[in-house]
Amino acid sequence: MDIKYELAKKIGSIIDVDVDEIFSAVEIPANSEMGDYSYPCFRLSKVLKKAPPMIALDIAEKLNVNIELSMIESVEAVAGYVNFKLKKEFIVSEAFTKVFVDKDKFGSSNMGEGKTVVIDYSSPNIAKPLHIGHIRTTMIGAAIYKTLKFLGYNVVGINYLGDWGTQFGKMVVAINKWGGDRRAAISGGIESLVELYVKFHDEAEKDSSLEDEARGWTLKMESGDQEALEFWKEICDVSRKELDVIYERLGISFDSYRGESYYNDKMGVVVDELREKGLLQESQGAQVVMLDEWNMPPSLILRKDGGTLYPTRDIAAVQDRYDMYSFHKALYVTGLEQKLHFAQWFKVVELMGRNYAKDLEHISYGMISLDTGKLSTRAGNIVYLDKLLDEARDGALAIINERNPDLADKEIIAEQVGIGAIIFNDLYNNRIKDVTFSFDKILNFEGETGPYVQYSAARANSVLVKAGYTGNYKPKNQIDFSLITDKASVELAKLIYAYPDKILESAKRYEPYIIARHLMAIAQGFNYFYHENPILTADNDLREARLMVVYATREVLKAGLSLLNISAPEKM
RNA sequence: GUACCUGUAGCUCAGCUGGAUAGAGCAACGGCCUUCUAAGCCGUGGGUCAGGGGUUCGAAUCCCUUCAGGUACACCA
Repeated sequence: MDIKYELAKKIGSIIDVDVDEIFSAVEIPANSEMGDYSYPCFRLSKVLKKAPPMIALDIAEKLNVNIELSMIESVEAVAGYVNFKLKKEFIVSEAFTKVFVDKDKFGSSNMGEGKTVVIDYSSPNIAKPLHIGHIRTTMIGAAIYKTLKFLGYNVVGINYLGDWGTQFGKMVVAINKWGGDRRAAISGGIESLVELYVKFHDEAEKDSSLEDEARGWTLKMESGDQEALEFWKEICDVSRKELDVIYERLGISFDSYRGESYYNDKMGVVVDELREKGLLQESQGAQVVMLDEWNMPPSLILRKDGGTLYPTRDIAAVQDRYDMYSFHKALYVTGLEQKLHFAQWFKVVELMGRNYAKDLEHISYGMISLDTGKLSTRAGNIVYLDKLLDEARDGALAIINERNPDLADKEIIAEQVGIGAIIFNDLYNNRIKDVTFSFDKILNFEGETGPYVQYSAARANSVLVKAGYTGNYKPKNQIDFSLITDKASVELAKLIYAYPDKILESAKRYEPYIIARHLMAIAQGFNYFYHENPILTADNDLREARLMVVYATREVLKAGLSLLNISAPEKM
């Protein structure tokens, strides 16, 4: 059914070139006036010793004599290109019928069947609040998660919590000293814990014995002391609850919360194996794996004092994940600044002889900063996630009160729109781009924004409701697609037709923006269509046909937004 | 110092493995609500694709180089 491939075969029957090669050359012209597909003949010119326009003309003539492909409207040679125009009716009926049949599964596939992908994303430190710096890993990871699932992969979302380390010892000291009742201090939540943590640092500058005390607690924790572990567990539980509140607002969840603490007793075997295999060597007192041969600094496995390090834990964790899931791919969604770290321990895993080493991938993204400068908790230059979500919700609510004050469930819709704006903004560009966050930008809901797409879907929905299609959409009679011939509708049909390919591309490149941008294009196409064509007042058959266009658009927008973890309110 | 990332319109960014006059949005200006949601639609202006070489029939796209901004490089995670 793949049109492009059919075309390539056709062309291949005329000229003596490999079909796959033709296939890769066939393109979609930037200017749709030129046609729907186009085959440039420049490369052939050397082999055939003919000028490209002549070759194109020749191919076009032969195809015109004997064109059996029913969907082709015309074949034309223009300046060295062979341009194909598809029949409008073909595209229109093909696109909309497919959506009608597949509904919210349109664009899905079973290509991932039997393959497990584990994605490590979000992974914040316990006992610290989520802030704007966490949004990228969280939303990019969640979008990739959904997209791969949509393509039939078995996906495991892992929140590799930072739930172990020296900060706990400090926290315990602070709670004991200034927190009053321990239970109360801890159940005060992350905010009060952070306050205590900050106080610890202030006080420790004056009194260094506090540091020693904290180290003592950390040591106790590591050696399995009951009281210390109880403290730790309570802090973790409280933090987890608070994290889950935000994750719920963002509409995401994880399959595993196995954090750093889980691997405490699983690093010994890693170190032993590295030593046995002769990979480990001493350097400046530490135990390292040398990577000069690959032009990288050494990977540090053990500290001078014998303590483990980040790579040690990562290596233990990936082995655990492989043992559990036999993954096809293991993805790590973290900032680009960690690139070297991942390259190093991926290499160590490879040197250990793990054949899954080739299946590890670092999905990196650019750095986020504020328009007021770099992120810094200490300098107070930070935006906490819950505050940000509140702010966006309030911004949306203000607009609703202004434009649509009688809307029911305003608060709920404001939450959906505000958060939709934040998520969409984060997923709209190439991952690698650095982003400068500004409230002005995020609170503007016009143009290329999440609310624009949501608005388009809500508009479409509203038309369907007015037409009487409140529940399941079912056209009154057979749709006559030949009635849909106007430019706006046909362009929209083409965009919808292209949607499944965009999902594949997005998954292949781990780039959610491919989907986000295409949804934008569909929304823009829909608004143009909506403006050009009366729907409810059109005559019977035409009305039904246009309602099908509206239905298909709403369905794709809604399902597409859901892949990005953005909700599509029915009204707004 | 070494390595990596980025550099396209005033701003934020698309531009797929090189292909037909470089596209959006924001901002600016001018239109469009007696008709299905104006969070919308239409129009105008705005580009030495950082600079310089090279490869090619053809380069924003590939290679080299310079410049600018960012990041990472041993016992933190």
